[in-house]
Amino acid sequence: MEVSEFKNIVWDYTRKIAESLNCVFGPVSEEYGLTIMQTRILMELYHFESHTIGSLADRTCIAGANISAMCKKLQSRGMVERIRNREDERVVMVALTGLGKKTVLEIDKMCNEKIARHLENETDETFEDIILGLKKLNELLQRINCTDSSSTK
Amino acid sequence: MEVSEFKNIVWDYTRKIAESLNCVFGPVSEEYGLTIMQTRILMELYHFESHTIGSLADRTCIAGANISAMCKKLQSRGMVERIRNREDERVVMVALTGLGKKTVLEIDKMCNEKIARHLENETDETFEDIILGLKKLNELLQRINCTDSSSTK
DNA sequence: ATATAATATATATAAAATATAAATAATATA
DNA sequence: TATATTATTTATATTTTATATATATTATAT
Repeated sequence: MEVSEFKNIVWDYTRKIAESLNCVFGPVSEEYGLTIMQTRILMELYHFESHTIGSLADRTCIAGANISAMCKKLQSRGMVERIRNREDERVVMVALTGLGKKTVLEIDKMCNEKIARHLENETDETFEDIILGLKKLNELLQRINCTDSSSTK
Repeated sequence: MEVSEFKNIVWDYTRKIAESLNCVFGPVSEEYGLTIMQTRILMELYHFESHTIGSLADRTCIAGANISAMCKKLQSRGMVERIRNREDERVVMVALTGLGKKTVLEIDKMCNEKIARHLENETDETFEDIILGLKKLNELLQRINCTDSSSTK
């Protein structure tokens, strides 16, 4: 297969998939007055329990400056707590509040329900194929981007 | 496999992949003073020869209002022509200029070169697995989002 | 111990992307 | 003709993203 063709197919599918996922998560987030990015941060916090501004930035591939601003906004809405680490006071720990956790769970539940009925008739093979493809593509791209020097982080 | 787990894996991989692709296309676009979105529109125009504002909006999943503004900007940079259709004067046709076409080809070439060396050692099986996975995921998500308005477009 | 460097976050600003409402003009339909 | 629909444009607001700079803290070197 030719490089150009492969690249274009991958780019095209990835855009469509990302767009579709936004169509799943977007409306649900909106019901709780959250943007997709805000929901993404909340979900990240839910999965990994504790995060710093820096580790959130790494995980989400968003600049720390922007994570900082988003977390302040989420704090003002009572979704997260920001606690400065006592051992290293440069570090700010971010964690979900009760409201934040409740909200994440509700959003997650709604999204799952939205998806679930469409997955009922799918075989395990489909899921495996999808995840294998994504995994391989991700590995490939990591290799492409990591090898040519660390540019942005 | 559980719905929630599948959803989270897919969302996570898709974000990483989209981010990686931006790291491939972004810097190259930047060298030509273009944003990723602008490059995306130019590439779309290259592949499909002729487009209207509306058809570009459909293809790229960007609101027509925004496509309109982006095309005006691309026009001001001499990358595209905007020609109002004589048969239906509500419609604006958008097409690449010579400069636009030249730019697309150069960007595409640079991206291919950037990628090519990393694909040399990959087997055809890898490409097939990746494309199959993306294809299946896209079909799944289309079904979820298009809901039951299969009769309408 | 003091100066310097590195780290983590915060603040401010600007550009780009995105969403939406309303306006305009052309066309289609009743 | 009157009305509705369609395609685009304009205007506006918000969010995301990328900067550059500032500040405080910690680590390192002399």
